[in-house]
Amino acid sequence: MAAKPRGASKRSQRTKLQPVQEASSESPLSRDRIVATAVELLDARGIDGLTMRRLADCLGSGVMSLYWHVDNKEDVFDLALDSVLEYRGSLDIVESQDWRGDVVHMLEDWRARMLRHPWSASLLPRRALGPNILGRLEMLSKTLSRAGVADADLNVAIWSLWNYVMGATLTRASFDLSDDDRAAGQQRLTILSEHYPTIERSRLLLDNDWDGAFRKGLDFLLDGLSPG
Amino acid sequence: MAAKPRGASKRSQRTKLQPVQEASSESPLSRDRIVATAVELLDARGIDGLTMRRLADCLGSGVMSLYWHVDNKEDVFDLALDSVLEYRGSLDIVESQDWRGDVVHMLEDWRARMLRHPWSASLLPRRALGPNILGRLEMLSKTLSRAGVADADLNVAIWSLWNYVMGATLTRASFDLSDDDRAAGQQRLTILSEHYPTIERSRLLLDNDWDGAFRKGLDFLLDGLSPG
DNA sequence: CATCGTATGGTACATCGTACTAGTCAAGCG
DNA sequence: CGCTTGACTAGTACGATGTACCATACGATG
Repeated sequence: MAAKPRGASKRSQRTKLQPVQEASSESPLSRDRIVATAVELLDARGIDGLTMRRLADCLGSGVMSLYWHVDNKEDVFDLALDSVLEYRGSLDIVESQDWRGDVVHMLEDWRARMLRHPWSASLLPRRALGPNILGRLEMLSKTLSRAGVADADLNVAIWSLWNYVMGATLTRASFDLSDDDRAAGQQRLTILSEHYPTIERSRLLLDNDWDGAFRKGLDFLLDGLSPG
Repeated sequence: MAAKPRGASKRSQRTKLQPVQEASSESPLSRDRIVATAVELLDARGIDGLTMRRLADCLGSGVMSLYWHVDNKEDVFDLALDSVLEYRGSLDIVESQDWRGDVVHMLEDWRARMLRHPWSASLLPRRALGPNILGRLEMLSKTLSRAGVADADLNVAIWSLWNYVMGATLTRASFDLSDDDRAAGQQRLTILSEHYPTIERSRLLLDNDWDGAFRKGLDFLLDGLSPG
């Protein structure tokens, strides 16, 4: 795993120019810096815009240098996703009276964070559960339990909320991404409107109040989950 | 768009051997056949296992021949996804008394179809709405409307159910895919169990009754959505 | 000075999607 | 019949990608 100690017969003739501050304030290339830059790149150029070469360019380093800090590209995705889902404050609300408000707040924050980085939604399905996600699940579990949800229903309740948030975020993000296809989609819908009269009448696909719909649907779900 | 009419100076010396039934019963390579084979390949080798070269091999054709019937690889994904979500019978239940049962049945069928082809779940986020999906939404809309859901709540109800199904399917599929990482995941959870006492105690991540949980959560959601 | 762990990067390769080009074959037409 | 055309099938080649392999360079330690 270490470098070959093969003695170099050639003397290095480097003159130690520019000891620090090479060209563009290059920090020594750390795992965190890689992840941060990867997130920037993903934000700017989308999920296909992240290549190892580009990432190295943005960092001002060689491509293969990344592989010292990171296993492979999958690893970069995993780390980028988890870094975006950071969550604090699960322990702050020790004795809140408003469990419902707490749950809604956490889930809305979750959704907001993912929508701020639309690539994260389409990345989620294939990834494992990072610590930040587990932290959120833990907070959910604790809050619901304290709210009186029966132990037998607890896991179902958690997964239901998780499912709802994931689905809502994913849907919203994918509809956002297709801003280019918006015209085509609308056109196709109008063409086919005769086949789908009900959803055409209710303007299901044209309703843009995503935030409101998310909140209202979440309320419905919590109504169903509420004990008693 | 047509072939060059450049006159061939060389005469073809083909002797018309094997007029039909070339080597392995090769049908003339149609769009449908391409999509069907793509689904087979996706089922067998996963989302990264589908390459145009492999697809052509399985079809016994040249790679570039595919591009006559299909725009590009994205197109193959779109078609494969939609072909998996086929849905019939939306019009059959004209006057069912059990609207709730109808909804549950359609959604469970939806989920089951996607789980039968796990790649479809992780493919959904980036795709547009195909006709089969629209058909299902139409059925949902009609049924809920007839069940007495207020017009103002209709879209929210539909999206809530959609979100729930998408999230549940996606989650289930991703947990299934990580069968290899199951050991690592469980180990990591046990290691970190001190940080997540509540979800560890309720064995959230070890609960394997996905079908039951889906059904129960759906019931909760429908409870919340039920008019009155 | 020799050795080694940490860290960096250039080169090279297999594989991918697909543009370009050249074909084959059947039908239509003079 | 020969010639044209258009539907369809392929081979070749190109640029891009992830990353294995190898060669360094440098500070710390012997």
